[in-house]
Amino acid sequence: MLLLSPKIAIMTSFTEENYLKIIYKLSAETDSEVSTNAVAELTLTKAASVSDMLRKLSEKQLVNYQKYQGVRLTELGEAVALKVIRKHRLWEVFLVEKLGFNWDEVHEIAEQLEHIDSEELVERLDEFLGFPKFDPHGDPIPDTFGIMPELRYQNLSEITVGQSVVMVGVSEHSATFLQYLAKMGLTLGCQIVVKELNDFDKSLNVNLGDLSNHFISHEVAKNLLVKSIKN
Amino acid sequence: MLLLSPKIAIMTSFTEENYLKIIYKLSAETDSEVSTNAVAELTLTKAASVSDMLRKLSEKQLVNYQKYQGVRLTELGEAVALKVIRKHRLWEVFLVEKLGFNWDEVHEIAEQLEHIDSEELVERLDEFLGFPKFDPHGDPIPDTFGIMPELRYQNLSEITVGQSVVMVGVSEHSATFLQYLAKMGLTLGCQIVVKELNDFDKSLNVNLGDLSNHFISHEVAKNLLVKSIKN
DNA sequence: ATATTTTTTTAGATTAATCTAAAATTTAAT
DNA sequence: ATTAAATTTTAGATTAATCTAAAAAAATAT
Repeated sequence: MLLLSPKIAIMTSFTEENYLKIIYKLSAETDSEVSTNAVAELTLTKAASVSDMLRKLSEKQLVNYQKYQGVRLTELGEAVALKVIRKHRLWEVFLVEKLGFNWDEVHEIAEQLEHIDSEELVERLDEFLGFPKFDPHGDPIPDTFGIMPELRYQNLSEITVGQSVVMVGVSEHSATFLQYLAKMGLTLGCQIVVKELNDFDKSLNVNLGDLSNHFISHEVAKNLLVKSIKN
Repeated sequence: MLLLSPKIAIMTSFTEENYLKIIYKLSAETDSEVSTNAVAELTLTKAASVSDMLRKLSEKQLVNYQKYQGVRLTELGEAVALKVIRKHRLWEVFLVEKLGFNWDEVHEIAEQLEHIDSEELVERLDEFLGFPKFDPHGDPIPDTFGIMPELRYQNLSEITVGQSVVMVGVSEHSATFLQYLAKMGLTLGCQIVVKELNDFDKSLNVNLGDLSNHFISHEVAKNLLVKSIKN
């Protein structure tokens, strides 16, 4: 990984930064070239616009891009993406910890704040927040050099029957999903015991800390980040 | 004055907001129509660009503008400008009070943060900061409704010989100026006694709190905001 | 192996914000 | 009251980011 010193400044527009962030996320999921259409879907633009932008990002050495062959971040592009992600997650911590927002209310605001351009600000904010390692959704916060803290969680869908876990985050951040969780009583830090796995659809029956019983679909379980605890 | 409820949302771009803010400041100084050239100077653009933008702002009911006759904010435009100024000054308080920046380092960052769009964020930030009435430069912070707290200061240039004052702010925010003040020992809260007024150039001889004697030009005195104190 | 479908790219337009150069208007000066 | 100077506006171009429609390439299906 490229260790991008705080001093190096690559001028990137708001828009370019969003493309880099999205390419980063898609790459992390698939660990291979990212398709034009996949990027178009997340940037809420058309494939034609994405093609244009990829050519431009490629000229700026931020991505490796061969026509029709998909795109990958260069080390430089990844460093920029990680800086944006670092800012996004630090600001989310600020909004929740200091301003008292709920974790399902902060995404949109952080989408704006992540583009504020000041290395000094980011470092001071990090210190002010006590150098947090994870954001309010349980996502790891890269350090100044872009290094992610060790992941400490699994998906609930990977947990075997009988195990006890604590919920530490989610990997889907839509307000609908977060509100659904809230309604179910699934909050950060809540204890979950997997009671039953239904083979045909991989849905789960679980007990929460309060011993209430719940049904959780595989789709939901895949998006719940949990940490094992000793019984 | 128009009391713009927090609910009303007029979509304004980053650029439009900067124009409105600058027109507001120029109007406050001269209390009459603002000229195209004056706006061009502060926006760092050309007069031709300003003409275009004024026509556009006029269509959006944000300014009253007659060709060749200068521009004035409408009540709506003023409300928007005040919201931007409110955000700018609140963020400056945050940067200085919470993150430990010096007051001469925060302007550029606040220029970015002032455009973050979330009423909820502004109100929570205000509360988090303890509802400050003045920013670190001594400038008043408008409340949610755009109402400015009572001004409590004069310019040092208006102070008569013999009076004692405390420095509460500056009206010029360039780093050069602020660093010049720092070098002179002129900091927020420092006591100033006007000892002598030189008639021909209106320069002042003053004593600071530590009894050191200083020469202050009229130009500098005009930009120092002070509050009278009883001797 | 060819044809069909899907994906991606190119070509040409559009919008916001800017510019330069030229024209129009206002202000100032004789 | 003219003329000269300064200011402001218009006209026409440019750049970044987007779009639609058409063309090109790749993937899939017969």
